[in-house]
Amino acid sequence: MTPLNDEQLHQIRDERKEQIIRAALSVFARRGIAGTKMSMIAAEAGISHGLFYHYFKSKDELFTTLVQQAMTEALHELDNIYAMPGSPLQKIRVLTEAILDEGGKPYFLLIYQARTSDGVPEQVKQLMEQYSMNAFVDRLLPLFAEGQRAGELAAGDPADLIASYLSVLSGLMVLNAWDDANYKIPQTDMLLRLLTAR
Amino acid sequence: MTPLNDEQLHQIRDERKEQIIRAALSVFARRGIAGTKMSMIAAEAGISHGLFYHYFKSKDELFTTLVQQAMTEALHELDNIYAMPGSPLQKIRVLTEAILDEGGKPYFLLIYQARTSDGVPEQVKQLMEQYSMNAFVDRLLPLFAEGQRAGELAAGDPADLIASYLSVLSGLMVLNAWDDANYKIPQTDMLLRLLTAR
Amino acid sequence: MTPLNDEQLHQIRDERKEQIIRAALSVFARRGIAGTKMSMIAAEAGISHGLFYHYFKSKDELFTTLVQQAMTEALHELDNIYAMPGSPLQKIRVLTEAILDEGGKPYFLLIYQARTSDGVPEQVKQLMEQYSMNAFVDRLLPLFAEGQRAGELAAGDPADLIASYLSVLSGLMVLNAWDDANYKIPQTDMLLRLLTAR
Amino acid sequence: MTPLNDEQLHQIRDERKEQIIRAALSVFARRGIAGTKMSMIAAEAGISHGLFYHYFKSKDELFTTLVQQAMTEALHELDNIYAMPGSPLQKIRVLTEAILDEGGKPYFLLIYQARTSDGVPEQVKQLMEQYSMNAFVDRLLPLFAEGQRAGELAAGDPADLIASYLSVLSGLMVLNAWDDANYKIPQTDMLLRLLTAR
DNA sequence: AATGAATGAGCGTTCATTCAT
DNA sequence: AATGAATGAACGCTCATTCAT
Repeated sequence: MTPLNDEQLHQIRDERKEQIIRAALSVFARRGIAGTKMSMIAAEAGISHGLFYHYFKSKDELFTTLVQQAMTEALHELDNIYAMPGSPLQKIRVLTEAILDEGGKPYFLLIYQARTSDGVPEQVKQLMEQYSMNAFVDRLLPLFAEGQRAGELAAGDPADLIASYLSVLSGLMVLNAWDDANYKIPQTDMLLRLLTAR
Repeated sequence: MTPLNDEQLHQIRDERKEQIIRAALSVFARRGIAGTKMSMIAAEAGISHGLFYHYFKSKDELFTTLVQQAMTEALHELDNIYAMPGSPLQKIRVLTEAILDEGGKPYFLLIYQARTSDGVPEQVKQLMEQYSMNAFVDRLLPLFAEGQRAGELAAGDPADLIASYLSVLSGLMVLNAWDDANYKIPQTDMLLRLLTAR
Repeated sequence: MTPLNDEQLHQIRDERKEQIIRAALSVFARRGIAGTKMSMIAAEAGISHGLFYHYFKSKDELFTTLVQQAMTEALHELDNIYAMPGSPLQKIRVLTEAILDEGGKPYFLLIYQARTSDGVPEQVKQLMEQYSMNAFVDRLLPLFAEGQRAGELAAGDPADLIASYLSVLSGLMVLNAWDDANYKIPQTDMLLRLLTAR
Repeated sequence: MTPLNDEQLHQIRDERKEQIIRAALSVFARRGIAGTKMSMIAAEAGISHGLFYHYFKSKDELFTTLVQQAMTEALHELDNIYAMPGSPLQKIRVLTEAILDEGGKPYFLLIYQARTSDGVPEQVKQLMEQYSMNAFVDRLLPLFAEGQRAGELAAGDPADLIASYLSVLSGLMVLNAWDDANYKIPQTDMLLRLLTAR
């Protein structure tokens, strides 16, 4: 009866969905929700705009879903840092590179968009209030505290140190999103100087 | 019913124009050209949206004008730094604070918007190609070179150092535009560590 | 894997067609052509929306076909009344009940939709001009005239009487289509009072 | 300062609003909310579709507003009947004519649309549950009871009598909305026979 | 025959811009 | 100069229809 069997259909659906998600993520991350037109997502995914709506209910719904995913992913990313080998400073180096890595993770960018864009869905606003930057800072507190005890990191309130560092990385990430030759992402060594005392 | 004389009329025109420019600058800087609605500019300037068109041909034209002004202003700002008293590092500190200063200078922000926003007028695109970041770097080269000679700044290609530093500042500026409690602008002392050798 | 012979195939086709027609008729009758989505017909018929187009060229074409059928059926229905036993009034009672009977004949409803809906195909519009209400009135003229002669029906122009009565029935049918508790279909006895003189 | 004074502006606004309301009412009443396209309202009101949104927030909002008004108006209309001179039957005659009167009151029609259309806003659905047909029946109960006592009206449950009569009128009204020559609204005398005993 | 993925015309709504006053 | 009424291009989304399998 069924001309394409269930498995094939499922596969097509999953691929398309993944394809659209990738496209949307990359566009949303760079341009925010208001700056992203459905035609951009459709073009990036190589589909007609109509097809989008076979897979997702609306632009807002997809954006919300992606932000939720991004939140989880980003926090996981932070947690994972503890499993890495090396000293606290070495771990921070890895984290730094992960965040700034070109194609790396648009998740952090999407979170920036969710925090600052106009016209974000109500649900996203709530999510952003729920998961303030503190959630991120808290995850890194043990690592930075350890680094301070080891004398690898500058002294002072570790929460401030983390928040400042993450802000610098976020800012660079935002610029980096446009891979505009006008902006130069500093070398990791240079960035780590922000954290290390004289 | 004394009609206003030409001079008075001129003055009114100029004041209104200035008023609109200030309003538009502050909105454009934060939201980019696509994210800015004419109603926002009108509201911020305290005029009707219709009146806007007595003073400017279009949103695009005003944006273009503002970007041109911003380019000039920003470059002047850099030049002015040389007139300040103090060591190179002290001058850089002043510059840093000027750029990050809250209400300070939306010019730098506007340039960021001009570089990255959607829907920027063609003329602005050309302007951005013409005045690449190099224009900024070049202005600061003597200052940084002097700082390096004085041993105040880290060694290495000064152009890279400048570009990296400006990028960090730009990134922070962008975050700062939203005065979101989630982002913390680092203390100037901390930022200067980026530039100073161990 | 015995292939089905031609006759079996034909039978399947005919059954499917009938199934779709029944589904479409019930939905079109209630919602009109514009208010009916292809997905409704497909769901009601228990088929995929794609299959519909193996049997009919378009929604418009099916609607047109159905209206044509409905015209014929409805007129036959009126003719059949003559074969019923009983006095003219008794025959009219039967007709009344047939028209208002819940699941009874959506044909009359479909004709209402064809007369009043938006977006009816051109061909249907022509059909409606061709078969005006007069066609219906004419069929009933002998019956009503007989009823008047028998003193069962009120005096006056029988054509007017018929047109009025059919209009009342049509109106009730339209309300009835929504089986909304808010509307109450009068008892047949009550309706017949419309036709009987004091 | 103001080129058109407040009064003039107010007048223009009020006229336009009234003009749009009239247009929308007439279209909504005939075609329901889903069958009404914004272009129809705009065309009927003789304005551009864009202008509509200077006066009303959305199609749904206007529909809802109109239904609310219609509810109030319709119930008032029923109440007013008591102030009329004459016997109960004479009052019912007036009411009948008011409801069926051609350009008369599209309010009753709009209520029909609100009850039966697809895609009515949630608020309207609630309104319709709140004000069931009973609200209408209740208003007429004293009148009909009096008519029965006076022997002018047929015996039986007066609530049923009213509901049936209103349903007949509603049905006719719906047909009448299309002023299609195919449907003939019966004379009031004829309709009143529904209510009068032999 | 049958499915559902895919397309694109069209609708509701927003917003930059024009124009009568 | 100043206002806000008015217009229409463009966007998000729905749905009839087509097509690969």
